[in-house]
Amino acid sequence: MGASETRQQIVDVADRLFYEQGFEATSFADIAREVGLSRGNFYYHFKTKDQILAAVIAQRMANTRAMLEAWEQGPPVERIRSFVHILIANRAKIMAYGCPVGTLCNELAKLDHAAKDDAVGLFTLFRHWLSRQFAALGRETDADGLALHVLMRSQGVATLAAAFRDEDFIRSEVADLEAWLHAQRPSTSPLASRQPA
Amino acid sequence: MGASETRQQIVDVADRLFYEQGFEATSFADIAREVGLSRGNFYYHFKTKDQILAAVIAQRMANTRAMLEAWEQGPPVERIRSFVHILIANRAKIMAYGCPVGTLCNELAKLDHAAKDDAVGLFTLFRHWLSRQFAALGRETDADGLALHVLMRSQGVATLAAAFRDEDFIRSEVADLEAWLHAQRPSTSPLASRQPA
DNA sequence: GTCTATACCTGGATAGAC
DNA sequence: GTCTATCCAGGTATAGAC
Repeated sequence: MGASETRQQIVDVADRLFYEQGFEATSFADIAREVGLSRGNFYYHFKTKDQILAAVIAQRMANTRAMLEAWEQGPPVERIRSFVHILIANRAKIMAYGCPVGTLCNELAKLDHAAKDDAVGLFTLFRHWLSRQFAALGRETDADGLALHVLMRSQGVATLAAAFRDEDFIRSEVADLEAWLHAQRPSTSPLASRQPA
Repeated sequence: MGASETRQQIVDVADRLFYEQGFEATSFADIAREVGLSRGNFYYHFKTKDQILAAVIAQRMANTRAMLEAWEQGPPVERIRSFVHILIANRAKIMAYGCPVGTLCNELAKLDHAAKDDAVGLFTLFRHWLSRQFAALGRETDADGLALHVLMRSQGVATLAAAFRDEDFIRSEVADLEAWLHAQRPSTSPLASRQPA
């Protein structure tokens, strides 16, 4: 197998294990075992664990960008609905491990890890994309606040869904968020207008 | 110094460090250093790290119960407002380390730790308390769903506030949540009715 | 590019002197 | 109740043979 394929396999396995077990709790041995590599060979591809983390975050950024781009069709409300429905599409993993972005940011913040701001970049990607959709909806003045509001709710749902392992709760809150979304129209502003970050 | 005082000191320091650094990232040496104990002596008080975690969770449960009890005055809306305002009162720590309950549950879930359900018990405490307040408000039929909704929002706000280190965001969302709260009156039900856990 | 072997460190946990 | 000394497992990282 070529080096680039092995590297890709390492990143894919690390991505999954960092999500399921956390970054710190995942050892080189864990990743090497699942990829089928010796621990020694591992270092041919990545010199440090932080390099793997950087590669994982970069891959998530690229995948997220591609996903958001693929949603760029239909009316803005439908695009935002696509985002909200991640909660239902990924409910099994969310109930087991929470949100991949939120939990990673939490962990890296506590570790005071150098890459913590890079992880927040994943949130920023969603934030700006949602903001653009709300602007397209005619809510230019408070688009960023509305974007943060949707992001906030998705984070809260993911955290509680994981704690209580409650699928009905996810569906109930997604329905409530959709109702809120459809009530959003230009000229009514439930949130104070905010500047984008 | 007596053994019980030393033990109490250990639990207090562990409580703080588990919050600030995470459970796994906090070592015996970290706790011992801050308390001013040798590592060996440490084991006189706690045999395993899991015992310390259990003591920390038990203390948080007791403190939370006491706090919720102290709020049992004034009209129900004011009681719920007390809960929401934790976000503002603790904003500095929340922006640095997130919510103590949510981040602990996240970490223990990923570690598949034996105490993960005990940590969720902290959420359950808030959930039932909030549920009782909504019932007192006259919303018996959907009290639990409303309680989860408030809990969900507080979690989402804590996660995003930590990621973006944004105090204005906290204030904005707290104001929005208060507006939502004051709009809650019997006989209008924005969320489907749910059974308590 | 892949392997084995190994150095080095940290962290959890124990034994036993004082 | 407190200490020092120590053990052991596991994790990161390196060297070097193939």
